Amino acid sequence: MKRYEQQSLSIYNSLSKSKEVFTPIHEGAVGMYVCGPTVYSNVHMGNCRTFLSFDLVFRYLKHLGYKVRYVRNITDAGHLENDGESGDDPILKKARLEQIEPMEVVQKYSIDFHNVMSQFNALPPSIEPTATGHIIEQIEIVEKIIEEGYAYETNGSVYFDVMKFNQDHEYGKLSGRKLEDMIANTRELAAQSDKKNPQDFALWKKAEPQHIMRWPSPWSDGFPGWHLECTAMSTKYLGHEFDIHGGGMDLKFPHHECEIAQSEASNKKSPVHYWMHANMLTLNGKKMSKSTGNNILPNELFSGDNDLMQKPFSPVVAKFFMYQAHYRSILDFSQEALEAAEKGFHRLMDAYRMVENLKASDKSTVDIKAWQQRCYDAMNDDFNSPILIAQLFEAVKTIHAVAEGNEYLLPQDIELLQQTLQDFLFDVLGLQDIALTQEGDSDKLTQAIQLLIDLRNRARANKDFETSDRIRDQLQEAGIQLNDGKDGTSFSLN
RNA sequence: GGCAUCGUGGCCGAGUGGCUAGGCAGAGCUCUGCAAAAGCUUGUACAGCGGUUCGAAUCCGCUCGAUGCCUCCA
Repeated sequence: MKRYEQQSLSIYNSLSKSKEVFTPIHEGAVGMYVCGPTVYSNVHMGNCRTFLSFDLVFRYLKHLGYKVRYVRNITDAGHLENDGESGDDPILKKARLEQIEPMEVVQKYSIDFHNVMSQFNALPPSIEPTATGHIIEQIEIVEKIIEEGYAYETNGSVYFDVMKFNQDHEYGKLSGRKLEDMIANTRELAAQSDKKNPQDFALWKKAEPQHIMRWPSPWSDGFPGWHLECTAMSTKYLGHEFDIHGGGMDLKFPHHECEIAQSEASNKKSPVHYWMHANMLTLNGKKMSKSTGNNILPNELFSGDNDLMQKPFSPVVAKFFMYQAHYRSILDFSQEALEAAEKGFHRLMDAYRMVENLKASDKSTVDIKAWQQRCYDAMNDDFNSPILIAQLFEAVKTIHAVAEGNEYLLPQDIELLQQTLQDFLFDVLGLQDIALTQEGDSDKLTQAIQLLIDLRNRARANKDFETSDRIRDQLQEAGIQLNDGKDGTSFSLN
């Protein structure tokens, strides 16, 4: 029996603005598409939050036993600034700036992106298609939309006819906008070119002579519009209708709105059953952004080499910090909040490590099964990771209480406790135990410290506190914390 | 200007018509040769003003404030 048959998952659907019970189109299988990065610069922490939010979704769906096909694209062409009117492709711009080929830009930042994701212990998607690899598919969709009468060609470029589409469909239903309002609020720009209406968006753009990234098409040598790639790649790998489409909140309009319009125009179907939007990570109360420079890069955070934090934070701590907030809430990034998360994370991991040494009893005074279900309930409620983490801290209390002899657990309950912690900490949240990963070749160090601990305890027994305190304080200075407990002395690395 | 979202204790953050998460910090205690570390205990907060209700932080209205989108951004 699969776990999903025992659990009832609800997902907040941005389209209906409400939580809905999750029922996949095909039983036991889930198709999920997430808008990936445009690879013209290093991903910042804000970008990472979105991808980590959907890593959690991916991991939980898998944990529930679903067969998940997770598609996350790489935008390596077609993403235009200023709606393509006078704007540049940011990749091209960067290539000119760095005096390298556009594809070198793409390669460089794709590698960076993958490195960062793997440092965060995020699972790779099932398929990671690129826009440039799907030009033919995109051209086919443009042709279909033209056939259906929802697009027109001007001077080698093709635009989506939003007005026409809105007569038969509803443009703006995802973002809650009405076309009339949009038109009323349009500030007329001078020389508004080839479009019939400012609301129309490009499906295909004719390339200017200096534009290197270009492909042949029935209309011109050019390149596809940004919104088109996601329609092409999602429907190619997941079908005309699929379960989940995710992305950052800032993509709701126009990007996702346009995706819906393109799909409905070409396939006559609303493509997505559950639209999910992850909220922004802010810095100093403002959205992190590539263009404004209000951001912090993962490597700057991990190394401590930045002006914002006084110390480095590991990827796992940053991730834990982000999961302490719900993915649909705005979260502000600050030194203080990260430090709090770091301490809490260590406490959680310390308790987890204690479980295997717990002594079993012939009775249980804590209902572990009920606690386990509370963990599932948290995740079932629209992936509520903060509640899940709160539940994990409840387990920390239980573990201490059992260790102290104030509560008791049967052997099978200890096993269930350990298994559940393992499931949620590592499989679902995708956290890693820093202490364990740090060990590696530190056996020699461990033995050396153990020797010092022995010497110190001998000195203490002889009431030679000068020696014992010297050992303790020197180790402390070296970043090695001695912990005097009931059952002797242990140490931890700071 | 339009469309949204949000405003929770010292800080970060869940929740949401009555049972009032969790983390961090603070305070007290335990342990300890003294410490540190750790553990335990402890906090009735929900922007303001009205309204609905037996009862609202939670629903409705208004005011104030913040943010996002409307132009590239996860």
